[in-house]
Amino acid sequence: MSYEKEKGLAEARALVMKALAHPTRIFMVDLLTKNCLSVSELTEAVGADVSTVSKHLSILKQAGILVDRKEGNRVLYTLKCPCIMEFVHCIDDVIYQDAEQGISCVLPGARISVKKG
Amino acid sequence: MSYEKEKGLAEARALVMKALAHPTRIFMVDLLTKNCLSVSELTEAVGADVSTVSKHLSILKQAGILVDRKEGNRVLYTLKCPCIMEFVHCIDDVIYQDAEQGISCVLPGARISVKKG
DNA sequence: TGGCAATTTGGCAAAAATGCCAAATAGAGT
DNA sequence: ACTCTATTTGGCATTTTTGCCAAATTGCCA
Repeated sequence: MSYEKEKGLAEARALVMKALAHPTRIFMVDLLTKNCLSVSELTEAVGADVSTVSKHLSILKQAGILVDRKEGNRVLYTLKCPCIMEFVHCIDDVIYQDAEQGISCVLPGARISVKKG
Repeated sequence: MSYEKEKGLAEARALVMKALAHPTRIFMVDLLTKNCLSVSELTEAVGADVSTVSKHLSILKQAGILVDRKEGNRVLYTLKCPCIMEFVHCIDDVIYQDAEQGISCVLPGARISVKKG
């Protein structure tokens, strides 16, 4: 399997990863798992400039992670694929396995399993 | 839930995401799902400078995604948590849902399910 | 010890990401 | 039309990332 052949897929994956590879953006995605929020609500939660938050949201939207809809004056953002946080939790495994060795792919709240076929 | 309080977790998550947020690094992680490979084998597969590949590997190792062991002259890299690719496949959902609407969290080869408790 | 292959590290220039301010745009209500 | 609020966009300085070369390191084997 050559990199040339798989480069397109790798780049597409990296685009989504990059979108999540920022503390503020991860945090916002986490918030949006529970609620549908407007730009100003997210801005207040994050504590950065509105324009900064808006640009973060635009990155997440372009990566296909979020969708937005207008509601009067405001723009509400939602997760496009709610499963995104389950996959963030899989990242948590990587974090926790450093703290406690021997544990892999298991979290207190949720157990991830994969069925083939 | 304030950002101040959750910032640490968000940063830890972003660190792991960042490590995966590069086409070459994602590709190498993918390769390492199937085989345990040395730096030169990975270098040949990727087609970049050895020093570049070595630095990529070091980033993945520091993020807790890979582990390395010496075997004679060479250094072999392995996935620390094999489940990492399942999580990459969840990323694929985000990619594919753009192409074909309505499909979420399901891939041809593997279905991700989450059990609470 | 010397030579050779594999890997890592230092350094640096080019490219990309970040975050603020200021300005532009969009919508609701007067 | 005017104002006010919400959001996005342009611009720009600062920081981070990237990837190559050259040099240092490590381990094998003669």
